[in-house]
Amino acid sequence: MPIYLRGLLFLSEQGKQSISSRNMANLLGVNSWQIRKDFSYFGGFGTRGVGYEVGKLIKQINKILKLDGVRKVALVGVGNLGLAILAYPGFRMYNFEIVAAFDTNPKKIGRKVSNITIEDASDIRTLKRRKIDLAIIAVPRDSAQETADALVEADTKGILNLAPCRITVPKKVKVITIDIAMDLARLPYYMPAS
Amino acid sequence: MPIYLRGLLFLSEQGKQSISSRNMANLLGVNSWQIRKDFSYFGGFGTRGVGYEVGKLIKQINKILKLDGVRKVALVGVGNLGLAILAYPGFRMYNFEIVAAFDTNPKKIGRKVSNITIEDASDIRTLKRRKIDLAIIAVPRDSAQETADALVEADTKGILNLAPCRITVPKKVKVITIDIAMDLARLPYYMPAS
DNA sequence: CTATGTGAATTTATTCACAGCA
DNA sequence: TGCTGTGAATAAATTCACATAG
Repeated sequence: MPIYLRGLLFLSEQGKQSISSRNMANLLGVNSWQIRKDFSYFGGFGTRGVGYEVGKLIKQINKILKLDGVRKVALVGVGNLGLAILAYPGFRMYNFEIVAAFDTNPKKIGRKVSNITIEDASDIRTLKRRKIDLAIIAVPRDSAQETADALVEADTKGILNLAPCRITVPKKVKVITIDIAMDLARLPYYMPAS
Repeated sequence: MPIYLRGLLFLSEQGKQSISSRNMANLLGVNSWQIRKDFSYFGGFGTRGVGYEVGKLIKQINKILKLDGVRKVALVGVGNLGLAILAYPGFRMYNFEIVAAFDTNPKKIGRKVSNITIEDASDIRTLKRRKIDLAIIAVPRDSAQETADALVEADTKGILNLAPCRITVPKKVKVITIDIAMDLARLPYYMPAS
């Protein structure tokens, strides 16, 4: 569903009012019946003979993905990658707002980056009373698990882990790990012998 | 397979010589029979009653994923994310070496970052004769497709696209797209009502 | 006795074809 | 006539159980 949402937000930006599953399919590079099946799974959103209304569909998917209403996000680790994330404007379209940043480096703590004051990582526990239950881990691999532990302690419910390793958390906490180098390592397999 | 490789490289780093599918399973958070099935698909790599030899298995998977031998990689887009990628040491373990960087910003062209001199994006075509057929796109969304076109023109065979959109390329070119914001958007769905 | 490798059973996902509604 | 929504057919992946090798 997130990929459909991204496409629909793009169409909305372009001023498109409605779209058929076929047109959407070749925009996103998937099959039209896949789109229809996926949408019908959550209940029919389209109009037969016409297609899907872009604005309406965005609202529906936002509700399904629980993206209606602004969500506050914390960032842990303000290295190169952390800085890139703080500067990146692309979270807004999903109603995310990065409202806190943590690091262990004393030279960074207290400094202001992209309107956010970097806090001491030992203050991660304050996230609980600040009602921030979503976090991005952008620390080195060997600190990732302890960071995750601190976040779990602070009642974080969802973690986007950008460190190149698995992190272990209670199963009530959802983790998605992105490992850019590992994903790059998947490419050569599909490439001709050279 | 890449996730197995990552785990095995970690074990190797820890000095482990051999491991059973069961132990590897709970290290990686998967099932032991899944691991055995996956390995047996490419031919049996283990020893019954003992397990898998870490070093040997790494070699095998490297061969399967065509990661044996250093691969040169080009980066296009030296913004915040591009800088993070240039500074990131994690590509080495898969034998990747970032050897070129491009940008369109005249202020950046010619500057040296992480031992790499930033070149003009219009020189992407030189990648062909420099035998660089793997690239990372880290440009803004609206430049992603034209960047991809230039890379295809330069005979690039694999692209890791970090821009938040689909890019269209000939089917002989393999693309993997990573959209961090979109992945973050998948988390709330799994989180309790709040 | 331990841990791999693999056929068979089960579940899940994909693809198709078309009925049904605007 | 056009496009959605969906049951049925097909394909793929997962899970299991156990024979087999060290």
